[in-house]
Amino acid sequence: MRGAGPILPGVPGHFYLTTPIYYVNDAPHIGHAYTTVIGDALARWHRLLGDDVFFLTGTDEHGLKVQRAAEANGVSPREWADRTTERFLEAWALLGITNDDYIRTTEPRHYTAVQALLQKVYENGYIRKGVYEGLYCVACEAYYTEAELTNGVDCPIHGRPVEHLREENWFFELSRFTQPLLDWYAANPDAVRPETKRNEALGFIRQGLEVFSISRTSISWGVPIPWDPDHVTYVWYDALINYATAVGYGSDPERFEQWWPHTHHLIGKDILRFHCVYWPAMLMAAGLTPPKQISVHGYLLVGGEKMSKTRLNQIAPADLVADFGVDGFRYHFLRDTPFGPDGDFSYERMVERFNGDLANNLGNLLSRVATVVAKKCGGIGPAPDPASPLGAVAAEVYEETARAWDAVQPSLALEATWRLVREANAHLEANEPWKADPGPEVDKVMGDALEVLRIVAVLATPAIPGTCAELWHRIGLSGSPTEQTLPAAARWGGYPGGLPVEKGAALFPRITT
RNA sequence: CGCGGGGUGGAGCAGUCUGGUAGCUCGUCGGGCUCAUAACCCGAAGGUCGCAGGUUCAAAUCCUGCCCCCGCCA
Repeated sequence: MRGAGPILPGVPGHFYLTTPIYYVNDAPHIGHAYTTVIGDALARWHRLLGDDVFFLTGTDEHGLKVQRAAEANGVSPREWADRTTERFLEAWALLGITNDDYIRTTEPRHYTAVQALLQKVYENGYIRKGVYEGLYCVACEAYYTEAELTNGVDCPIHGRPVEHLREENWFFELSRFTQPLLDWYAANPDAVRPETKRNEALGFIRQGLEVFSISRTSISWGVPIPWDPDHVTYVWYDALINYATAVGYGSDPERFEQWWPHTHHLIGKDILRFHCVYWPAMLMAAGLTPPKQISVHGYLLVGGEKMSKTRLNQIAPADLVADFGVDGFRYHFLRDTPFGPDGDFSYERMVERFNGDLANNLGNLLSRVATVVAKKCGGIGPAPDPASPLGAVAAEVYEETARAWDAVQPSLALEATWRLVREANAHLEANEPWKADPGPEVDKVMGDALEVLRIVAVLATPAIPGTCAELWHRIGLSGSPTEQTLPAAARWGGYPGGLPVEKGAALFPRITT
């Protein structure tokens, strides 16, 4: 991403964007969809800017929880992972996600990358053998802290006493990166955004960092440690490396060099520590540069509570798509949940947003414009007035929209874009073309409205791609808004006129409950 | 205890870093329009910006203390 400040339009560059890889322990819900839709919208925005975009998502398939979920369902870990991964793929297909690659941590290419990176860190002297000591539940095959235990002695799951265990493990010397990380944060003030999240990461680092165990002998579902194959890599250490795997780490150095300096991670605050502390340190230890930017959002709550299996408050994307359509779904999560703080999902608010912004403002604008063009312009859309007051508004709207996407603030970007829709409705009201006789004055006003629709179709494409393509055709344009390049496509006067305008069915039929 | 986040008209948010008419969407009330998906447009009411001090000509914004809510501590 480019930094804050004035937008330098059209500077082409590489943009490597990642979502977290989702843990296959869980089925996809709107929390996963929230992050992924933001990623998709960002990727689409950068494609409009003419950037070379590589957008990655995928699944995290190792670790104890997966192994256990598989056992509980009587299948192998791989089968379990295959099954859940399929559900993620279906969800992303449903939501129109345009990822360029999909990584699974169980793929051979990932094993190659993980082992290459581990070997490098090992050779650089940041991995040492040590002893892990703790309170261990044999049934769980997991360590607990005293605070987690029932009455301080029993496993919270099995209710049986835990035992004190020592095992030899490989440790990553995170402790040696306290200062390098602080230096990195100081040198890259925009690396972690928004600022509140950056503070959180910094606060954690300032407390001082400790070594942490990166290998396990108790389970087999993972990537073997290359120099000690009796151990498998701790799931988090393995998972983070996916970002490097996907652009060729350990297999295609040239490709890796091309993309790595432009890495942008999109994550939720639950994994802030791994991405903003451990991961940059791991990369430094391997002699690589930390990511260029990490954007951290809050939780998507339901009824003010975290989504969880036990609370049974998880919502599947497909349930909402059935009611609101793909674009209605995407728009709500992009527009109604500011990026950064926690957001609370509400069906009522989703209906309000859909009816207000999509049906009443944008959809209805096309509707009324199409009717007046049919009645007063013979159904042929006229060209806009080059001197229209809406031209200046469009320029401001583009600047604000671009700035907001650049700052990874989709809600602000859409708010800015919608200002143009509102102004177009007001402009019609001020000129009342439906009262006037056909002629140049009416043509100007209708051309202005069509030009607004054209520009909005481009600017809103990252959020609601399907509808924007449809809108594009309704006003007689050929091709697709996704083929446009910004900022040129947002410049006032692009609608050529002389094109047939089709009213068609409502773009967003109002939802009545 | 520690760390981090939050407390702004009825609802949801912005503004706080870079003090100086408190902004946006929704809702409410009044008016207009009747081209449009009972949609659209204009206007109005409604806030001592959690509390108490302090700095300042001036504080939602800076400083101090306190209260309440939430999250993290693999």
